[in-house]
Amino acid sequence: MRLVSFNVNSIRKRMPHLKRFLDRHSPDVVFLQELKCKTEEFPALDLAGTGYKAHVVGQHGGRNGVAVVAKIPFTVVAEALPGEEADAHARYVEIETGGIHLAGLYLPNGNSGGAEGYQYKLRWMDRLRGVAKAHLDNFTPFAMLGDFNVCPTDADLAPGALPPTDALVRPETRAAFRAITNLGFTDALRALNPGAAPYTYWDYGANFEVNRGLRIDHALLSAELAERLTGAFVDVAARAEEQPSDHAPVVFDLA
DNA sequence: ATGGCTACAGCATGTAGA
Repeated sequence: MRLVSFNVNSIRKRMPHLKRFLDRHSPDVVFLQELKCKTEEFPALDLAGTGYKAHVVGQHGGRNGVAVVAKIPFTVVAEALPGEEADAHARYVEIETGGIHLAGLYLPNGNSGGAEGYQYKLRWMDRLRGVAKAHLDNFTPFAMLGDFNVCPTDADLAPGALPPTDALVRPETRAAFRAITNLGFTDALRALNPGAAPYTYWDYGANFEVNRGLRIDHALLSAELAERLTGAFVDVAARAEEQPSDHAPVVFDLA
């Protein structure tokens, strides 16, 4: 089973890139982030005839938005994290397929909105931890894929790419990430690249050419799924295309 | 550390991204 996380930075701009990616790598399930469109604005017709079906969780105002695109049957089990019911951010979608639960997520960046914006990020991470723990307590095979907006360690960003005060690298951010992984999840890309895992994001400008990037798009696997992990790679070719997203797709293979 | 990008809303710049 081939799983993917891909922050497209506007699906209306990036649908051609997505279709080329699907042709290149034939994934079973793709989780998209930063759709930047309403649910009804998702260009679903472009997937007609590809064998892929989309379930979209869009948002008004041109921000956020997540979706799952899959060629295998699935059931949507959640379109938001529990808690903060008034939460209008479209950042989470969870599906069930073959007894496995898969979550696609777009974690808050945390650099905007001042102290409150950062606290929202930390609360969101704690809510995610609660969902992850519940699945482990129920012995449900579970994977979380998405744009976590967290560089877990200093090895996960190019030197000087971010100031130490950035919300992606602050100690509290990394501690909240570890509070999730320490429940018993495997950081899949890191597990297969113990020395230096590849970056998944390069800011627009001259950063990609000199590999000044960040590793912020992750797949966290419960033990059952980690035992099935056979491969993972960053589709760097996608980032080298014309008018690319600033993120590259990240591919994970499970036996 | 940003905005030197890019995208969006909406029509001028402001906000957000990371």
